[in-house]
Parts: sequence; C-alpha cells; structure tokens
Amino acid sequence: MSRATVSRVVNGVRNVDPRIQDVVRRAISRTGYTPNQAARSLVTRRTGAVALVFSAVGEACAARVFADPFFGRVVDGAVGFLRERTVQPVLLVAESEQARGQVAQYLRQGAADGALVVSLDADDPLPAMLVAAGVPTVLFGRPPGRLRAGHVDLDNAAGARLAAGHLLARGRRRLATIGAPGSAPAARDRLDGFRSALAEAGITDVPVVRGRFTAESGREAMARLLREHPGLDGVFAANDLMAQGACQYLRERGLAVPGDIAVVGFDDSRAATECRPGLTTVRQPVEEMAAAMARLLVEQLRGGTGDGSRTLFEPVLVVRESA
Amino acid sequence: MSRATVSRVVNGVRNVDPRIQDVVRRAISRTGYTPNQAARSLVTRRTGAVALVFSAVGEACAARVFADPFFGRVVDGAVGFLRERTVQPVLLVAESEQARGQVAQYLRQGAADGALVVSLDADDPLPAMLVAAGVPTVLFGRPPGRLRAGHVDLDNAAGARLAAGHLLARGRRRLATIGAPGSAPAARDRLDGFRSALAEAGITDVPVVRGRFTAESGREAMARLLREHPGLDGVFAANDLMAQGACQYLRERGLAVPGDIAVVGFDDSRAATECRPGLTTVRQPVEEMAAAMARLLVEQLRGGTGDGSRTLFEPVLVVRESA
DNA sequence: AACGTGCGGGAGAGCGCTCTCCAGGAACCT
DNA sequence: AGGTTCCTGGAGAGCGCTCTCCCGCACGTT
Repeated sequence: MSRATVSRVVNGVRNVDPRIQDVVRRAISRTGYTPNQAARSLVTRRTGAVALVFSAVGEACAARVFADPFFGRVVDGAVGFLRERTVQPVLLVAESEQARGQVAQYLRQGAADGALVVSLDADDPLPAMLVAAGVPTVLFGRPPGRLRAGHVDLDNAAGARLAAGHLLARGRRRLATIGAPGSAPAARDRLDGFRSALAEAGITDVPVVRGRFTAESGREAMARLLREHPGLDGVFAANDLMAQGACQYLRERGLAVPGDIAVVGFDDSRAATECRPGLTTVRQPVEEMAAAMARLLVEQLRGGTGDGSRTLFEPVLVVRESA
Repeated sequence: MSRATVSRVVNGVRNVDPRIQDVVRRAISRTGYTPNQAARSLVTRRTGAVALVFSAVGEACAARVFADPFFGRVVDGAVGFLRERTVQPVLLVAESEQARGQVAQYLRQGAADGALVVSLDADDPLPAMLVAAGVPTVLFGRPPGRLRAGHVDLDNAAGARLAAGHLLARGRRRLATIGAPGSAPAARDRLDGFRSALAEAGITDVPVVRGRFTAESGREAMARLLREHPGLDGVFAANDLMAQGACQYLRERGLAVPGDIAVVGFDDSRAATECRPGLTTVRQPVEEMAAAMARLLVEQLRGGTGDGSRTLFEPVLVVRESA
C-alpha cells in the first residue's frame, strides 16, 4: 500500500474504498501511528494551531496578568470557539522585551497559523512586529497608531457615558473617577467618555486618579480621592477590580456604598458579583469578543484576505447594589 | 553559496570564515529571511518549545482555572526558567474531555519537545496519556496511580502539621478544617497531615467540610462549619483562597479573626497578603517548584533519560495576623 | 619536494508527509 | 465490440532544512 493512500485515509480526502480504509485504520490503531506534524506543515504550510498572545508592557510577571479575571474570560471565549473548529489554541505570554522578541520569532517561523493578541498598552510593539512579519493577526482593542489589523473592540466611551448617566440619574453630582494608565486606549476612552457626559450635564471639574487595573491600586486611588476630595458622592472606576478595591476601602472607613458614595465599575467580571455590595457596572462581553476575534482570524485564514476588518460591541449597564 | 554554509552560520555550528558569516548575516537581515520551523524540526526532531499544560477535570471553563493565583505563579516560575534557556513556553488548557484529547494529540504529533503538566485531580487521564504516547512529561504533584513520571512535589502533610502545630501553640483546641475535593492528592495529604497532628495531641474529632479551592466555596464551608459547630476557635483551610472566603464570612458575621476564630491558610499566595487580616499560612514555593519542573524536563530532554526523577520541597509556616 | 594535517566549504541524501499526475479497471454509452 | 468516462490506487516529486561525507587548500613537517 502506498503512503499516498494512507494519507488520503487520514485526511479524509477523495474517495477511498471502504475496505481499504478499514485496513488502514486498523493498521494505524494497531501500530499507534501518529502523523508527524512538522512534516505535514512543511508541505501544507499550516499547523492547525492559533496563538493567543498576552502581551504586557512594563509588567514584570505573568502572575499579574493572570490575576485579572479579564484574561480568563478571554481564554474561555477564544478557546471555546477554536475547539469547536478543531483548531488548537496555544497561549503565549510576552511578559518582557526579551519575551516579546522570542514570541515574535516563534510566530514568524510559522509555529502557528495566526495570532490573537491581547495587549493593554498602545505602546506595545508586538502587534506591529507580527503584522510586519506577515503573521495573520487580530487584536483585542483598536490597533495602535496607523496599524492595519483585524480587531474587536468595545465602544468604551459609550460605556463610560452609561456609567455617568446612571450616577447622575441617582442624583450624584460630586463625582470622581479612578482611571488607568494613559497608555491603555480603552482606559483613555472610558475617561474621555465619562468626562464628556458629565460636561454635558454641566460638571466640568472631575477629579481623576490613575490606578493599575488591580484591586490594590483601586484601594489606594480611593484613599487618595477621599483625602483630596472629601465631599464625593459617586465614583466611576475603569474596571471592576479597582471598583472592588475602592468598595473595600470605603467599607473599612465606615462609609456606606451606595449610601454615602455610589460606585460604578467596568467589565461585569466575576469581581462584580463577588463584591459586597454587588457592583453596578458596565458590561463588556469579553467572552463573546474573544470568540469574535477567533472568528475573524479563522475567516482571514480561510479567505486569504480580510485583514483590517473589525467587530464593534456595545456596552450595557448592569445595575446591582453599589450605585 | 550553499545552503549548508548558511545553515552553519544560522546555527552557529563549526567554524565558518568570519567574512562569509558577515555576508550571510547581512543577506539574512536584508531579505528578512526566517528559517522554517517545520522543516527544521522535521530533521532535528526538536521544536525548541515546551508545553505547560493546565488540566482540569470537571471544570467547565478556563476562567475558573485562571482565577486561582496559583496558576499565575506556576506560569511565572516555569516561563522564567525556560526563557533564560531560550526554550519557548507554550500554554495549553485542557478544560474538557474533548480538549484533553486534542491536547494529547497535539503533543503526540510533536508540537512540543515535552510537557509540564499541572493537574489537580488524581483521576485526570492526561498524564498517563502523555507518558504512554512517549511525550517527555513532568508533573506538578505526585503522579496518579503507578505512573512513572518525573515530578515536583511539596510535603503537603508536613505543611498541614505545621498549621496544626501553630493553632495548638496558640491554645486553640476546637479545630475544624476546610478541605478540598478528595480527588486532589495534595488536598488529601493536607487533610491527613492535619488530622494526624491533632490526633497526636489527643484531638480526634475534627469536623471537615470540603470546598472547591475557591473563595466562594470557602465562605460556604465556613458558614456551614459555624452552623454545625458553633464552638470553634480555629480553622485550617486547604488553600488561601478558601481561607480568604472564610475570613470574609467571619468578619461579616461580626466574629474577630483571630480573636474569636484563628484561621490558617495554605500556599502563601497573593490572596494571603490581600486578606484582612493578613493570613497566617503555609508557604508553598510555587514559582520555585514550577522552575524545578522545567529544570527536570530540560534535563530529561538533554540527557535522554531521567524520567521518574523528582524534587521534593519543604513547606514553611508564615505567621501573619490571622492566627 | 613530498607528505601529512586540519580547516573551511560544497554536494547530496533524506527527514515524513502531501499532492499532482498517471495508469489501470469497471461501468456505461453508442 | 469499441470508446468514453469515472473511480481508485500508485509513483514520485518536492516542501526547507540539517548533517554527513568528501574535497581542496593552506600550512607545517620530514
């Protein structure tokens, strides 16, 4: 029997006599034969795998990255979608400059058919490196600079407006916000959206303290806000983790949420429901967005073109107890 | 110029005339040439990558897995070690039966040179599948059944004894423990160690409630313990997340920690320091253990043999405020 | 001057697979 | 009965690299 026939059976391509198929399959299971992926991709120029890259500029360790429930949700969404299509998801972490180089090299060599990149930072050079290397790439969030790449995004400004509107509707007027590093486009949009919505209501002086997307930084930010602006009655945090930290701090200081200060978060992550009181927040459908990324990439891989296409999601306000 | 010479330059093997090296390198950077990994591994039978597999039996989603700080620490330890040796760490999640099959297949095909497997469950078939497929494998925790595989472990029983000793030394006598699924060998050892240490002190009746390694399950377990055994004055939880949940519940119920009830956790994870009060806990050096796994695997890959070797770590008690 | 020695480079096989091309046979039509 | 078509299986090239073998040359030795 020739290799060609075996190959046809394994790949289920063209008609092969059922009896012969049976013989081949039996031989395969008897000998425990497994096709060599390297040889296969050498000729097909496909690996059947897609990389899910988490890139973090300035974060020393991967633990920090995984600490945010956000990442687990991304993994869930992307992995779920890819599994159904029997493409193997492969997670890569680019936690340092050196790591980014290694990851880019790895992908350029063709270790995966494409990359889903989650990077919080607009200064991150990785997306541009991958696009330049010809790796099919889809990003979470809008591409930095003038980079042309498929991506999935949330209307962050609209989400922040939702939060602002809700706080105003609850009669809060002395508002502040806990932002995030200015290098994160999403965080910037949230800040801009919040400010502009308040400006339309005639509130122009909005204190801002920047956190680092962690609960701990939320605590610190809240402490500082309270110190510098004692009269606050409402706070919008750029993510749930920071909102959770803020709530903790307020409770420890004996302040009631939302009685004394209303708190609105962003993401609708696990942290929002675990928080006491339950966090009123702006829902970002992370799982669906990640699945959409995967879809975009798979289509690009199939169709050959289609880079630069994007999917935009709309945020929804989820009202719980905190505001 | 022949391909052989270029290959020699790229791989830095044998002496090549510096001038020729220079010419080759210049040509490479000018044309943006990148060697094809598939072709390379076809002949070398190496990929230069190592898989870090997170396997979870019965967990529906990856988000749950990543929610535990434990996993971030494993990633940190393993990735840090591997990067220095320029081997590419690749994370794989085996979140379902189907996923396990796909992951096993992927590795059997030679997508990575070996696997570091983190599985909390003794019933998990993945380690045995990989070993049977001839994939060099190193496990976190002792191998299930009679499987022969390299692994790294902590003396969990000794850790639990440390916790028991500390609670006893603090004068606590009415003790209970928040355990974890019996299918997790580490959790079982912790339970056994705790019980045997108390038995030596003449305490034989120790209430046990099982959690699921999450803060939420810790809350529930604590609630139940308190309901069924109102006189408790000390609790040992099988990990910090559950201890954190227990502390939260106690505080909400108006009970002082450690005043009314002392709490000891396990892991010394981020949760331990973020908890209020700071958690007294048994330190498990997860990062070092993960690095040791990577070391074991790399040695096995180099040396050819050495499967079945293991590294055992000793736990240390870290005293903070909670006990 | 003849010979050994070692270093730097080329030729060419072959890793394990896929895929195109082709041949042979069965079935169907004229 | 001959021709046409379809179906199935085999032969063989070639994917892009590494690595062994070999050759030529410069240098040092006898």
